[in-house]
Order: sequence, then structure tokens, then C-alpha cells
Amino acid sequence: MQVSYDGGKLLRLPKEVHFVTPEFVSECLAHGQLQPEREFLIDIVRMAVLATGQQAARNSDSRHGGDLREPSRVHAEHHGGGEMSQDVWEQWQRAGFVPAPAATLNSKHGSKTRDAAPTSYPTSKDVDVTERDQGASDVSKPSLNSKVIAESPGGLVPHMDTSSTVTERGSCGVWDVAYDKSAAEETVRKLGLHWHRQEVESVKHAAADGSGDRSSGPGTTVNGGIPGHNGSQELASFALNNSCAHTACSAKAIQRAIKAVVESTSALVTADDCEKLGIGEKSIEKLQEIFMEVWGTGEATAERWYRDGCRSLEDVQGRSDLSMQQRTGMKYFEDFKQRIPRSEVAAMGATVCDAAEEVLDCSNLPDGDLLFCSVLGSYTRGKPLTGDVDMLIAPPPSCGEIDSRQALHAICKCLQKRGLLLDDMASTAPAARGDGAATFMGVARHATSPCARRVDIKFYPRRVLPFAIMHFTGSGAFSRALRYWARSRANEARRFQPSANGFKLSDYALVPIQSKEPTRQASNYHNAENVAEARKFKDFWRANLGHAAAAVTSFVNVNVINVSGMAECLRLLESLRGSEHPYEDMAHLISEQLRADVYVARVEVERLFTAERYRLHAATRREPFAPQQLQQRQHSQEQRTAGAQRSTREQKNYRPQDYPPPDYRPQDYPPPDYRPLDYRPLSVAGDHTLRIQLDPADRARP
DNA sequence: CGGCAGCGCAC
DNA sequence: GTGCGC
DNA sequence: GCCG
Repeated sequence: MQVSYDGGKLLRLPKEVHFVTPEFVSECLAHGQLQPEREFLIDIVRMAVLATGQQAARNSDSRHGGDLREPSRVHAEHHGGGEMSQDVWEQWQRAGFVPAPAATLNSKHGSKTRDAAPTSYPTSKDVDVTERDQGASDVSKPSLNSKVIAESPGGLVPHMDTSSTVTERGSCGVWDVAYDKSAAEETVRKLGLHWHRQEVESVKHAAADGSGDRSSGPGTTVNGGIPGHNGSQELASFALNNSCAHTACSAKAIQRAIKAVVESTSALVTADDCEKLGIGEKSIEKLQEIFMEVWGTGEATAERWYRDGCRSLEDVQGRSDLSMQQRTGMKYFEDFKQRIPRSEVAAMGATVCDAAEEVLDCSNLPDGDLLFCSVLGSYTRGKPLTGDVDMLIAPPPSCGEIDSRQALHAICKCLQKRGLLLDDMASTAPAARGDGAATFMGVARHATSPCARRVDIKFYPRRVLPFAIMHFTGSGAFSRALRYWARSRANEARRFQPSANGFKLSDYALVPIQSKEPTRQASNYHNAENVAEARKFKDFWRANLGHAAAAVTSFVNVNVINVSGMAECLRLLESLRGSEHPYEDMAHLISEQLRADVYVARVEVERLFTAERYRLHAATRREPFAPQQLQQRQHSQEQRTAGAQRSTREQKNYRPQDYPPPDYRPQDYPPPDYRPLDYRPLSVAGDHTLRIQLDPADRARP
């Protein structure tokens, strides 16, 4: 078995070894060298004696049957030289991670029943004194040669390897990294906490199911102990890692393993459990990335699938609990990975427009009045290839409110009839939204394309169209940044609503808000009571936004206001204060202004984003050597000062001379086939009523 | 040191 | 309420 | 990670 760490480093273990116990890792860290055998081998030897020499006794004494399968609860005499372990044990006790030994076990060195015996792991405290005494007396002179214990149905059987020699430092050799005492202590602390937690849980569990059987009580589920699990299970081995030739090991790698152990919530029972810990995080991440490519699958689901033992898409396919989205995602997995050329997007867009015009019967619209039907998303942003097709439809201005859901449903039916939408799509009915919009998310294949594509079609009321355009044109970062910025415009918002603290911008409105109420994610973060959860969120933000978030928002602040019409929007809002304008008109005016310059703004923002990305890359691509880090720090400090010295309206972290980077290939703006959206203002008056051409089969439906 | 977009759906 | 996608 |  090989345990791989980052960078493809491998930790080789004996073939028959499937487990690396946390005890081992703990020892490694605590000692700064791979020297776990002192404690472990003694236990193991003792078990060996029990399993072989005391075979008869064991068979005649039922009490030992269970214990033999729980080596962590079996202890042997401490044979000198255990100062470090003892230190560790005492540290634990001082820190309160493990209870002080019971009085009967408390005699220190020299006692025959010992356990001064800083056992290196807290589970030992469960050991029954009688058993311990009996067992300890069985161990005469432990051989330090045994290294692996494999489990057999009858208990643990030692595999003696007499060829291996144990040096003073242990068969594992010495760390090639200096012993880091504080790191070791931290690790020990974490493990102590973890084990404590595990134990508490198992106690709870035992209490809950009323089982008085100690063999399934505390200690047996302690991580790393060899659990008294079903003997029919795959032969599981208890590794003493003595073959860890850590030319390939690094303290960091072990730290990662430790982290995995600390964070794991279940006992190590099977080889799979071990995989979860040791097998490279890289491969886990990779696998989860693949899972997350399945439409409808996020981080949580990918992780759950992995935990449940899925190691391939085939495994996933076999699951019975896939959601509709996930089933569709699996079905078109290969297709959805393909990017879509602009020509195909345009063709699909035209098809949708045709259908919409037919369904909404736009033939008699007043002069200049138009149905809005356009592809948005990255297509509109000029990308040569897109991942999906985003369509937005809104009725002509003159037609007033119509039922979005009904209209979209009719359009989708029509498209289905025309063969664009595949019949086995994720959802057949457009979902209604509270704001009067309807959304369809499905699968389409244009006649000219070999691939099925992800298609979103939205139908929004005309009055919110500009907001919808903003939202769905993206990019995601742009939208998010814009909203974040809007939320912070307290002064502007107060002009409309004295108590307001900012604006809330969504896909259908820009409204003043009373207070900056925490977002869902933020409140989750706050309500996360356990630390791990909180840290997860923190990591999430770190990973997903990173330092780019702040930079991005400051960009929006500075550039979008000035470059695009956002400032103008606020001016318009101001001019509308106290006016008789209905909200729809206000929204229209604002968003019209937003729309007018949004393309220009986007170009500029993207340009700046690109520059910022490069800057960030340069700033964060730090080498693990101090000098370079120092250099980087000075670099950014310099930037900050320079920024501060310039106008306060300028961002602090962006230097124009950083752009463009030497290897930057600017995108062509606008794209050759770019055409302004067919947008007409709401002011076109009229009372034209749209007739939605419903499919006869649907007429009966509400 | 707190905060990091906001929405509605499926489940 | 959570997970997910947009 | 970085800003206020």
C-alpha cells in the first residue's frame, strides 16, 4: 500500500498493511521521528503472546475474546526509555485532554501493574485492571521485531518479521526534518481532543442503545483503535508503519494526515476508512471535482458520494438517490463538458426567438414595440465558447402583465415540438417565481449540433427586464461585486429612505434596505456553533473569494461608477425622490441607465479584472523562501503607498503599469458578431394584449 | 475583528 | 433547513 | 485575502 501525499510523494507501507493508525502519526509528530514501536510493539507483542502463547487460556477465558481484538485496550509493561511518551501523556493530562488514570493504575515507574505507563493514547484508560494485570504478566521480554498485526477471525495474529532490526531510533529511521516541538504538541492536542470527542460519542451511543457490553463500549470506536468489528470483514491490518522510509515523508504531509485523522468522524474500520485519511488528498479532491462536474452536484454531494464509497462515475450511476438534475447530469455528462461555439448559441437563440414570437403572437405589435428575446450570459459578454445557453424573454412593453409561467410553458412546449428541447429534460414545467418570473432549466440539442446542451430560458415581466438583463449577463463576479457595492451605498440609500443603509440589488429590483442584514451565508457562518463548521465557512470564503473579493469590489466601486451608468442610476433615483413616479418607471429609468453603459462597463471591468488577476497571481505566487516573501511584502507595501499617494478615488492595489502583463492576449471587444440587444424602453404605450398560443393539451391546465 | 450577493427551487 | 445553480 |  502506498499513501500518497501532495506532489505525488509516496509513503510506502508493507503490502499487508492497510492501516496507518493515528497513534502512529501522533507518535511521529510528537517525537519528531518515526519511533512508535516503543509503545506499539509492546502492545503488539503482548497481543502476540496472548494470541499465540495464551491460546488455551484465551479460549478458556471468554473475557479475553473481545479484548484480543482491541489492542488499544491491551497494555504491556513499559520497558524503559519511554520518557518521551510519558511526557506526552503527562502533557495530555495537564491539558485535561485525558482523564488522570484511575488510582489503581496510577502507580508510576516500577510498579508491576504499572501504568505509569504513559500509554501513548488515551483509550488505554478503559483497560480493565484485571485484564491488564493478567496480560502484563504474560509479557516477559517483548521482542521488538514484530511489526504487523493482521486480524483473523479469531483475533489478532502477529506476523513476526524477524528479519527486521530495530535501531535505537526505531525501524523507521529518523525524520529528515527537524523535530518541531510546538507542532508536535499541537498535533497531540488535536488528537487528544479528537479522541476525547470520539469517546464521548461512543459513550453516548452505548448509553443510548443500552448495551452493557464493554467490548462495544468506549474505546472500541476510538479512531485508530482496532475496532471489534465483524471478523468476516476484509482482512484489515494494523500498521506499525515501520517501513516508512521518509525520504519521502515531510512533516507537512504528516500534518495533513493528522488533520485528516483529527477531522474524521468515524472509526477506522476498513481499508476504505484508511483511504479517507492517508490516500492523497489530491486524489480525493480530484475525484470530488469530477463528481462536481455532474450537473446538480455540489461540494456536499460530491463529498457524500465519496464518503459512501463511490470512486467512479459508474459507482455514482448505480446510486438510487440521484436527484432529477443529477440523473440528467449523468446522462449527458460528456455532452455537458463540451463548450459551445457562438454560432451554435446564435442558432439556438434564433430558434427560441421564433418559438417565442409564434407563441406570443407578436405579429400585430404597435410600431417599434418589440418582444425581448435574447441570449445573455457569457455569449453576450463576447466569449468565443460558452458552457451553456442563457435565454431571457420578456413580453413587449405594450402588453402589460402576462402570466410568465404560462407563457414560458407554452414556449417550451413549442420548442419541444420543434425538436430543440429534448423530451427527457431535467424539468418539464417552468418554475414560477415570486417576482412574477418563470424559469426553465433543461437540455436542448440544435439540429446542427452533435451535442446536447444545457439551456436556461427565463421569462421575466417587462418591468424588471433591465435588472434581469444585468443579472443574467453576468459575469457572476461582476454581479456579486455590483450587489456588494450597492449594499454599501448608505448615503445614497438614505436619500430615498432615511433609515436605509444601502441598496439591495437583485435580478428584479434595486431597493433601499433598512440595515445590512446578514446574508444567508453570513448568517450561517455566525450560527455555526461548532468550530469545524465555522472554519469550513472561513475556508470557503478564503478559497472562493480570497483576496480577490475586496479587490474586485473596489474595482466596481471606482470603475463602474465612473465608467458605467451606476452613478447615473443613483442620480436618477435621487431625482425621483418624492416624485409621483410609479416604482415600475423608477426601476425602468434606473435600469435603463444601467443597461446603456453596461457593455462598456463590462469591457472596462474585465480589462481591470484581468490586470488584477495577473497582479494577484504575481503577488501570491510566493516561493517558500523567506527572502522572496519579504520581497513580495515590500512590493505590495509599495503599491499601497503609491495608491494612497495618488487620488483617493483610485484603488490602492492596482498599478496601471502592471497592465497588460507580457503574456496577456486581450480578448476582442466587442465580438465580431456582437449586436446591441433589442431593447425598447417601457415608455412605449399601448394596450395590446398578447395572446399566448397554448398547446391544446395544456388548455385544460390551470 | 467582522464580513464577504441574493434569489428560488428540489429535496 | 440544506444543497444547488444561476 | 483584504478592506474598513
